[in-house]
Formats: sequence, structure tokens, C-alpha cells
Amino acid sequence: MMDILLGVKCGFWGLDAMRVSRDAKDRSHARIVAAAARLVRERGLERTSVADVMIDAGLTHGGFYRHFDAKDSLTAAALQSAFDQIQSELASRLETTEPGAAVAGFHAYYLSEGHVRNPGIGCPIAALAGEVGRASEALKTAFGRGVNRLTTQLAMGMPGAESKRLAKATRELAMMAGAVMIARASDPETARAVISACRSGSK
Amino acid sequence: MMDILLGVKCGFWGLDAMRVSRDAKDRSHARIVAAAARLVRERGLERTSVADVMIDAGLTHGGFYRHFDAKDSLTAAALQSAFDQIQSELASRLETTEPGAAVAGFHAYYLSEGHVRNPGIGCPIAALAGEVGRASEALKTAFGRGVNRLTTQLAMGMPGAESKRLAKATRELAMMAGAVMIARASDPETARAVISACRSGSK
DNA sequence: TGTACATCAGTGAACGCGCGTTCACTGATGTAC
DNA sequence: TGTACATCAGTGAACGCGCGTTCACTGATGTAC
Repeated sequence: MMDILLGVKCGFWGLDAMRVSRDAKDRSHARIVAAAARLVRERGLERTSVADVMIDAGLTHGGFYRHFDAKDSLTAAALQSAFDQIQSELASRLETTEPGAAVAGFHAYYLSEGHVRNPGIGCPIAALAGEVGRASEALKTAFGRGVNRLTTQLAMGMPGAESKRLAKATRELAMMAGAVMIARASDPETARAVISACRSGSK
Repeated sequence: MMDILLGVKCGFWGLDAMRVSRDAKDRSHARIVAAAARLVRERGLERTSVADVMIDAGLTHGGFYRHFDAKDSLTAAALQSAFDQIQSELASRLETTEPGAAVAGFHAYYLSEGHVRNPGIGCPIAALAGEVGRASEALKTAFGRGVNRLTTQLAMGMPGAESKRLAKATRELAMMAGAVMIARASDPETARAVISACRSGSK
């Protein structure tokens, strides 16, 4: 355990490179993905460099290719991780309160100033849809899977017939993601107006 | 007139550089902005290079700085141009048919496969909101202005009280833009499902 | 109208920079005996 | 349990490339006379 920490932290201590245990590699891997999932949502896919991610994970850029064959693979993992995060955000609401309140709470979070201002811990759709639209098919597939899972989960907290619920959840998610993207891309006044209009929407 | 064309086309004819009339400069400027407005929506802000825009406009990259002081200024002009295009798209509908049909037609265009597949001539919100969210305040101001103008115009074609109409138009636009962004970022099957769900939305 | 000359739109080479990726190297790990 | 050695996670220098921007230059434009 102590060895692992020492191994992991060697970069911080100015020691020379050294091999590290399998546990430590797994921990490194998790830190790289977590750093990427946050940075990618904050800065975008192209402005997030491999070197920045590695530094954020407490490592140096050279070691990156012991974990991923290319930047695109990291991006796919980061996307998956980001979708997992927002899904568990909604899932925990659905587990602890009744469906209607859970969806309302998720809705309130999504269309909040906090979400608009903190993309790094927010929804990957609002943060990355634009860039993924110009990325590889592999990334689009991962993105589509995330969208489907999130929509399905959102539909679970809605009243009405099965098929109607899914369509309604899809429209709801499209509106929320669109609103947050527009708010982030606009001056503060417009941002507030858009979020406010969408938040109060009866739909 | 002939001189202007010759001046403009000198690049094509392999002639050396030469000065060009004021009209020709204005035409060059317009072609640069038009090229940027299209390329930026197709490839995104960062993947659109100054050199590519200039080549698309029939020029070489060196002359760019006779027209703009930096790439960001071109981006602002391209954004403005793209918003102008979609606004006149909606405006001409509002001029030729009754408001309800005009809005319905715009809605149908926005949530069409054609729009999803041709971002270069489509809505700048769906194409660029993500990247503008990480761009300069100047770009966000230009973007917010475009959003406000488009929303106002969309509200003009809607029934109901003034304030209600604006909020409803805002939600409508957010949903449509969100749907197109998600569709472009997803696998074809998910894309179709999202567009279909949003298109048939009663709202 | 004609002539001499300053202007400046456009060219193409060059710059500095950041990025993704590669590579030789290090030394603890973990295995074979 | 102890020892010798192959493995490989991580380091940091180096690579090639594309990009935004700069610059010396060219020659038609448009003006002053």
C-alpha cells in the first residue's frame, strides 16, 4: 500500500522513473480518465491536451501510451465516464425520492446557474455535443449510447405510456441541453433569460 | 468590371501579386466572410484555418491581414453572417405566408435530415454553441445578439401574449438546437429517434 | 488627357508555438529458480 | 526464503506537423500635377 503510493507519487518527489505495481497502474488509469472527463468538459476536446490531462493526473505525458493507444481512446473513455456520472446523479435521485420529484430535481439542477457555470462536473451532452458532431464514428456511437441511456432513465420518472414517455424525455433533454449550451455561448443577460424561460416551461 | 475580375482572379492565373481596386477588395472581403461562415459551421471554429478560408475565397493566406486584424475578428463576422442567413430564412417565410405556417415551416426545416446533414448552411446555434461557450466575451456577445434576434422573430409568428410568446419561442429554439446538436453527435439510429421525437412534439 | 509616383491588396516564404506521438532510458516489480 | 533477471509504468527529450501571424516584395490602382 505504501509502496503503491510511493510508486504513484514518484513524479511529485522528483525521483527518477520507476516501475509501479498493477494496483498503482489501475489507480493511475482511473486518475487519467477522471482528469480527462473533467478537463474535456471544461475546455473542449481539442483544447484538452494529453500533457495537461497527465499533469492533472500527477504524471508526465510520456507515460500516456502505456494506458491508451491514442488520444481518441482517452476521449471515448472520458465521454463514457462523464455519462456515467450524470446518470448516477439522476439514478440516486430516482432511488431516494418518488419519480416525479426526482425528475423535477434533475430538471432544476440541469437548468441552474451552477450547471451552466461548472461544465466540468456537468452533463456531457451540453458540454461536448458540438465537438462530438465532428469527431469519429466511434465517439458518436459512445455519445449516442450515453444519450439513449440517459433518456431511458429520465423516461422512467415520467407518467404516461411507455412510448410517449420516451419521446417526451427526449424532447425534455434536447431542450435542457440546448438551453445550457446557448446560455454558455451567450452574454450573461441572454444566458439568464434563456435559462429562466426554459426552467419555467410547463411542457 | 473586367479589371476587377482580373484583379481578383490573379491568383488563379499564376500571375504575380498585384494591387486590386476597392470594389475588388470589397468583393474579396465578402467572399472571405462567406467562406468562413460556411466552413466554420462545417468544421468548427478551431478546425477552420485562416489558410483554408482564404483558399476557399480564391486567395492565399498572406493577404488575410489586409481584411482582419486577427482570426477572432473573422470568426465574429462569420458568426454574424451565419445568423443573418438563418434570420432571413425565417423572415422570408414570415413575409410570404401566414405566421403559423411560417413557424411550422421553419420548425420542419430545422428538424429535418437535410439540416442535420448540412451544418454549413444551417443554424449557427446548432453548429457553434459548444465552441462559442469557450470563446471570447466578444464572440459570446455576438452570439447572444443573434440568439435574441432569432428568438424575437420566432415569437412574432406565435400566438398568445407578448411575454409568453418570447419564452415559448426560447424553449422551442432551445429544443430544436439541442435536438440537432444531439443528432449530429450520435450514431444514425439515435439521431433519427431524437429528431423524430422532437419533430412530433406537440409542445 | 497624359505622366509620375505613393498606396496597398495580394503573394509566398518564414517565424514561433503547441500539440500528438515516439523513443531511449530508469529502476521497482514480480516471477522463475 | 533468497537471488537473478525479464518486464514494463513512468520520465523527459525529441520528432514532425499544422496553425496564426509576420514580413519583404510585387505591381495595378488612383491621385496629384
